[in-house]
Amino acid sequence: MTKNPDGKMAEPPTMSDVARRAGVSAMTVSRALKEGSHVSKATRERIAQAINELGYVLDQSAGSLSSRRTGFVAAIIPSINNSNFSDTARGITDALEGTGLQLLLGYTNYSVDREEELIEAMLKRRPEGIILTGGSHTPRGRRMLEQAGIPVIETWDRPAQPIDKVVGFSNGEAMELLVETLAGKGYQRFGYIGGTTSRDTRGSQRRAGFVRALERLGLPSDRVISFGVPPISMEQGAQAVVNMLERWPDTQVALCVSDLSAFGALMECQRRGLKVPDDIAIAGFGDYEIAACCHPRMTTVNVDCYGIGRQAALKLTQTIQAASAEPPEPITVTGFRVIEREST
Amino acid sequence: MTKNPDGKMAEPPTMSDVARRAGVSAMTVSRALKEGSHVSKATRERIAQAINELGYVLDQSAGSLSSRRTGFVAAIIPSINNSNFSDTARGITDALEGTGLQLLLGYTNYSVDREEELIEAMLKRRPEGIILTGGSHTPRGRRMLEQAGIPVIETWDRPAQPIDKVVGFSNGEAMELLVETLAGKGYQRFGYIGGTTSRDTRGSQRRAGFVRALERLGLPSDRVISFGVPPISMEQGAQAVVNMLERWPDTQVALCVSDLSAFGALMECQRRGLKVPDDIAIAGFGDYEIAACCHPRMTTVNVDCYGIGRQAALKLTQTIQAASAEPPEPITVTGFRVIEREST
DNA sequence: CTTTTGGATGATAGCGATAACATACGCAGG
DNA sequence: CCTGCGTATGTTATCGCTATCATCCAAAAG
Repeated sequence: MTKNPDGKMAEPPTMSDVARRAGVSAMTVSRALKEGSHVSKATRERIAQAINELGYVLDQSAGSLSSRRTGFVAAIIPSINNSNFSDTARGITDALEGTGLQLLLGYTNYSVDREEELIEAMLKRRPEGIILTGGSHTPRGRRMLEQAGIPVIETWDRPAQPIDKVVGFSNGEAMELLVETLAGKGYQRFGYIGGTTSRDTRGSQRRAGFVRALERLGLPSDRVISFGVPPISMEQGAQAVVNMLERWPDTQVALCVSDLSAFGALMECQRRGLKVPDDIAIAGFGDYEIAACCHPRMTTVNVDCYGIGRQAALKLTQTIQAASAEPPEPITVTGFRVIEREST
Repeated sequence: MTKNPDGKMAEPPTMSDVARRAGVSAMTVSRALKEGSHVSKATRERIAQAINELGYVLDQSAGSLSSRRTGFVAAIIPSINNSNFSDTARGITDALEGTGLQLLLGYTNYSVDREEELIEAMLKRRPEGIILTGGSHTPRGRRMLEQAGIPVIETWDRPAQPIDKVVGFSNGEAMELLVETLAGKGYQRFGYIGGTTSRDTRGSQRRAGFVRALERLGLPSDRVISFGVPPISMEQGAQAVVNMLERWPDTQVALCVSDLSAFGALMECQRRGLKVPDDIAIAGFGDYEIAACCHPRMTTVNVDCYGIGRQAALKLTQTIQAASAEPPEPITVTGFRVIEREST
C-alpha cells in the first residue's frame, strides 16, 4: 500500500488529477479512456503518460452511476466446487468476453434462502442482467427479480412458470432417456441413488424421471435410496450403494443423481470385490471428467453445461443490446445425450 | 421485467421516491436502511412499508461513491473448476460472512496476462482489498497492486518478494516432505508427472522440491515427465504415466503434481493390469475428495485450502478495520501434511 | 471568399446515495 | 423555569465520473 510521507494512506488520484497533469479537461480524459471517441493522437498520448505517472485507475463505480451502466452481470450457481456448474460459469465468462460486461459470481450451497440473500446483494449493485440456476426461488426472491427491470435468465431447468427467459433442459426427461437406454440393453431391476429431496430441485426431477420411466416400462420403481443432504458426495454414494445392496441384493443397475456419487459407488463396489458391470452396473449423470477417466469408464448423461452458460450469456447480451430490436427467443432448450461406456 | 404501460422499461425507484412516499427525507430512509442509526420505530415502519410497496432496492454503487466504501473484496484464483481453489474461495466467503463485505471472484485459467486484465478490471471497481493466488504477476499487474492503496494478500505460495501480506506455504517443501516420507518406506526409484513449467508456478515449485529432496537423499531425480499445459487433467495424467513406464519401466513410485493427474495415472495403471501399489505406487498432491474415495485410496499431501481462504479473508478484514490499530502479521504460514493411504 | 461540416475540446449538470452539520424537540437535573 | 444533552430528523454539499450541449477551428465544398 502506498503511503504519504506522513504515514497516512495516499488518496488515489482522480480523473481531474490526470486532466490537470495532461493540461486538458476531465471530460477529455474520460473520452480518451473510452474506445471510439474523438481525441487527437497527441492529446491521447499526453493523457496516457499522465495516467502512467500517477498510476491512475478509472473508478468505474463512479462512472456507472453517471452513465447508468454498471457493466456487469450477475450469475448465481449452487456450488463453485462442482465442475458442471463451473463449466456453466466458464461458458458465461467466455460469451461475455468482448462485450464489456464482467461476471459477478455467487454461490448458494444449494440453499434457496442463501439464494434470496444473494439476489438482494447482487441487485443492490445494479447488474445489467442476472443468470440463475434452476427455477425454484423464495417468493421474495422471485418478486425482487420480477421488479428489478433487468433480464433474468433461469438455467439448468425448465421452470413451469419462468420469470423471464430460460436456457435449460428437462432433468426428468434426461433421466428417463437413461433408463430407457439401459432397459433397452436388457436391464430390469433398477436402483436409484440420490440425496434427500428437499434442496436439490434438479435431483428431485431426475428421481421423478427415473420413477416415471420405469412405470411406463412396467418395471419396479421402488428401489430408491435417498441418502444425505444434496449435493451428495462421492463418499455418500459409496455408503448408499452399500445400503442398496443390503436391501435389494439382486439390483442389476444403480443409477445415481450425479457422476460423483456414481463414482463413489463404483469404487466401493470394487473395494468389495464386485465386478462392474457384471455383478452390478452403475451409471451417473453429468458427464464429469471423472466419468470418462475412471476404470471402468462410466456410462452417464452428458448435458451441455458449458453451452448452457454460453447461451444464457448470449441471450442476456442480446436482450440488453436489442432493447427495441427483436428480442431473443424466451426459451432455449439445450440438449442432452446418453454416453454409454463400460460401466453398464 | 417490469414495463410501463407505454412499453418502455420502468425506471427503478430511488431513495427519494421512497422518502416521498413515507413522508420523510431521503436521509432518514438512508438511516433506516442502516443498522444502528437512530430512527423512531414508527418512521422505520412507514419506510419499510414504502420500500415494500415500491419494490425498492438500495443502489449500493451510488452509496459507495458517497461513503467511499464499496463493500467488497476481490479474489483471483486460477480456476473455479478445481476444488482446491474453490475451497479457498469458500473459506474467503465464510470468513467474510457478517463483515458486510462481499466477494467478487475472478479466475485466470492459469494465465498471468489474464490475471493482469482481471486485476485492472477489479481495481476499477475499487475493492477494499484483494486476494491473489500465488506470487507471480506481470510487472504491470504488480505495479497496479502496489499503487492501489488497498491491502493485498498473496496466497498458496510464499513469494520471495511479497507485495504486501501472505497466507501460504512452500509448495516445494511440501513435495520434499512427500518424497522423504516415501523414501522412508523404502522407495528408491521415483518418477514425477507434471505439466510444462511455463504457467503453473506452484507446479514448478513442487517439481523443484521433488528434485531437491531426491538429490539430498542421493537418489536419481531425472525421471520427470512434463506433459501438457497446466493444469494437467486426469486424462493427461493417464497418458503421462504410460510415457513414464515406457521410458523407465522399473519406476517404483510416481508422484504427481496434483491428485487429478494422479487419479488418471492410477486408473490407467489398473486398465493395464498393473497392481497399485505393488507394481507401481502412485501419490498425488492436494488431498482432493477423489483421493480419499478412489480404490485404492490415494496417498497425497493435504494443504489446508479452506483455511488459506479463511485466514486470507481474516487478515484482510483485520487490515481494513484496524487502520490505525496494530495490523496483523504480514506472513502466515499454513500447514501441510502427508496423508498416507493405500496407493503407496 | 463564404459556407458547411465534422473533429476536438470544454463547461455544466446531474447520477443516487451518504457525511457532516444543523435543527427541533423532549426530558432530566439544577 | 431554564440549561443541557441525547434522540430524531432535515439540509446541503459532495463523491468521481459521464451525458449533453456549446464552442472553436480547420479543411472541404460551393
